[in-house]
Amino acid sequence: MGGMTIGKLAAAEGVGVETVRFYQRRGLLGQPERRGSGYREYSDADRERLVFIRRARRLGFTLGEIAELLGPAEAQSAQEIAAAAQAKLAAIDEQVRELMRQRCRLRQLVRVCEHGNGKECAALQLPELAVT
Amino acid sequence: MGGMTIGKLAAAEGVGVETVRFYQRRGLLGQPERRGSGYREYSDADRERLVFIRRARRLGFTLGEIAELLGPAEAQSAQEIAAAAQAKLAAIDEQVRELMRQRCRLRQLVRVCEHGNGKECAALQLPELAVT
DNA sequence: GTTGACTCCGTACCGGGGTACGGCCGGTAC
DNA sequence: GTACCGGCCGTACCCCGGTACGGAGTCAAC
Repeated sequence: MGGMTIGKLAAAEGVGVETVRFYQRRGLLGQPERRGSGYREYSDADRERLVFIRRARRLGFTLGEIAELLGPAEAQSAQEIAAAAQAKLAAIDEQVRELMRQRCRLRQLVRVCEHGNGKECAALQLPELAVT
Repeated sequence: MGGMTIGKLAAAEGVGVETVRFYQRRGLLGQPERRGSGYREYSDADRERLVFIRRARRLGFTLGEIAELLGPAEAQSAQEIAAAAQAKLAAIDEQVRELMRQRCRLRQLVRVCEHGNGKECAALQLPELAVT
């Protein structure tokens, strides 16, 4: 249990060594213990923290948001995490709405291009497509 | 009809002067005429091209894709534009699916955090949430 | 003719999330 | 003892779509 080197930690969580160093620079992972040689030595607590970061990333949180969730006084309460998740949920919904608007305009564009006379499209008119 | 300066063109389409220069560097807008003083002089055709670029951007195309749509031999046919739009549509659908997966996991997280005992969340467990 | 807005150019910077490089040293297996 | 992998460090680079800066020249109004 002397702890693992950066390479073991990175491999264990499926990220690159450089990524771990990067998270450390960003303050997401704290300064680890060091062996006499200067090698980083990671504990299981460090590994848990990395697991949290990766899961939060998959949930769509940015590194900045994750830093807030993690600090300063170690992990926030469940209520705070729930609130952050709610906020993220709202952001995702807005993103989806925007994508649906794009989708709608694209479908119109396809229709115009495919069975129009060809001019509107080729002439770069791309008529100001409404979202319906 | 001598053409407009970069500032007029940019203002007419609601973008910044720097953005027009940037598009030119990227090859999206060709080299414009120049006055004796070196000032760029834009024609209506140039303006149309800028309009196309901005509309395509709003539809979600990247600058690289727009460059392909525009060149090399001026605008592509309506069929080619329709095909590009179809491809973009598919990409958007995939993006939406990914966002819905995130959304689903986030909703689970909120549920766990709000009426769990608080431990799972605060202890950074963020259990491997399934997409349902 | 002077002021103030506009334009020229190259280059650097922003955020987001890493990835890569290069030179040097540590650890280990044979 | 000697390969060779792994780790150390700082720094630079990637994509994307711009945005900003600074010093100089130009244009139009008054």
